[in-house]
Amino acid sequence: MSNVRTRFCPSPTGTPHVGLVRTCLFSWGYARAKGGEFVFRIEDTDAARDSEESYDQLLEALSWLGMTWDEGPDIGGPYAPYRQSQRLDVYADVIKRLLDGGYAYEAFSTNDEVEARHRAAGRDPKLGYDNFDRDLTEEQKAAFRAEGRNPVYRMRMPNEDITFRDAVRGEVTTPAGTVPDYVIARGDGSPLYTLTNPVDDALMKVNMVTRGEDLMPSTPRQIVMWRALVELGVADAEPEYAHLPLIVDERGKKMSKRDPRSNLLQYKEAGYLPEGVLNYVATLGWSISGDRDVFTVAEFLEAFDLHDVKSNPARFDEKKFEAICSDHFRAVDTDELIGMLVPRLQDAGLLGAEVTAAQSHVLDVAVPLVQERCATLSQAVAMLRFLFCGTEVELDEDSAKKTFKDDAAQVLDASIAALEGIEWTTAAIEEALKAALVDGMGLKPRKAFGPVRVAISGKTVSPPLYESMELLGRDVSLARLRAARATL
RNA sequence: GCCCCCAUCGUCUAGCGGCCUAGGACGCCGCCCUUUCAAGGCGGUAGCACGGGUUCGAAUCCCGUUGGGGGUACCA
Repeated sequence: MSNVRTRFCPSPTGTPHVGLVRTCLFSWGYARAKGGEFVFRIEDTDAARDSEESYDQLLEALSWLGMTWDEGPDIGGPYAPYRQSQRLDVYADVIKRLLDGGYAYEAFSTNDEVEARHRAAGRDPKLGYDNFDRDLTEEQKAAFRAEGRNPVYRMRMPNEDITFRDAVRGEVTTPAGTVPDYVIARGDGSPLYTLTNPVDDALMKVNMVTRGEDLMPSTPRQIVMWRALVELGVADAEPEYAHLPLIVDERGKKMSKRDPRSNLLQYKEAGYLPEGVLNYVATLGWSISGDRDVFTVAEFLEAFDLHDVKSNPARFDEKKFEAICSDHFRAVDTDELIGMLVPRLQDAGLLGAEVTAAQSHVLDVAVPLVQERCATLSQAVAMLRFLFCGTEVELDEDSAKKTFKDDAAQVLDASIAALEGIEWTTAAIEEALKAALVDGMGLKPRKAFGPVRVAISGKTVSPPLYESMELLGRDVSLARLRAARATL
């Protein structure tokens, strides 16, 4: 078997979305798992929709996720350039050869004319192109040109069933006559995806074509193009295909690029870890084994095979996504996590440019505590906030309302009194508070520590209370308790 | 309309003719642990769309039905 070559070839339109990323992941993963090569190519043949901003976002997303390519627009390679807008001469040459070889022809019909002909013949007007211009004489063509018409170029579809092999679906056959002759270049001569995609795959020696299931109906066209390219000596051999199942929403429809959940960069901003995102996305259509669905990128790269991908659509499930990301979040080395957290704490104004030894100590103690309580960096920042904001902590309104009632005032008074003289360690704080509130006031722990927790952390949900108080120190802790008491 | 694809718990999946009384995970519901929230432990809930074949034997193979999805551009 020859060396595997896969590619990822997005059009730079809009923001990178999960479907795109999954396609890239499977392409990349297959190349890496098989020891092959992975090509990154930009398909910017639609000037009206393509943008440089979108290209930058693509690069940002892929580099965040850690997917690397062996050849691409940024690093070049043996088949450069890797941007289709820079390969126009290549396509012009191929078009000429397709025309000369009789594989393609000039077509002058407008859509209205095609429809009118269908109607006149009693056929469904929406049938599509009717192959009318296939055998125009030179005189007819000249007449159209005299009218000022520019022809499009169409590929001649053979009158036979077309079958291709698909890594995820097996053999797929399209009956003869169901795919009309299709356009490969516009009236102004500019090439379309139908031409550029297979041509570049052929030229770049891609032998495994991964793409979304939504592109499957157009595969017979690609096959016909490939066969022509092989005959013309442009391509070596038809590639294998892998049509990946769609990622759908809760309604079962293809997840829209406009669906807020599909925008990948939002996960980067929210501080999800790339390893978790890749893990979850990989479970959409593939599984590493029957009894496990959390794995590292290295494990994925070890085990992945396109031939094991399932053929049915997968729903994007936020709960499961969150759960898998949490697992990865907890699995990160704590020091590494601190390294990722510091810039975010600085951005939030909670840490200065220089992290002091005291702050560093707080991080060392507190990060392991919050690590198992959240799934993202921004959640962790929110949970660490109260440790870095001095005496003044912002009291969450709902939390205060829920806990600052009944005998909350007495609880806080008793806490302040109990804490004043003691040694300031987690154990001593626990002992003092339990003695004062649980034993002294006869309160249930839940009732007893609620007001204290909110006074200290600002919220009902926080890292463990005594540990937090030790970290904050006696002065800050007591100041917060007094401040909360004063609001009652 | 026509063409293509798909069909296992609510969701993601394991299963590739007998290891299936269908396994795991998420979710959900209990219980335990417990200073909140998590995490962890234990238990529970719930599925092979339907109908025909083939076979000694079918979730697994074939056909049909139904249901869902995708495509039908001088977008990709």
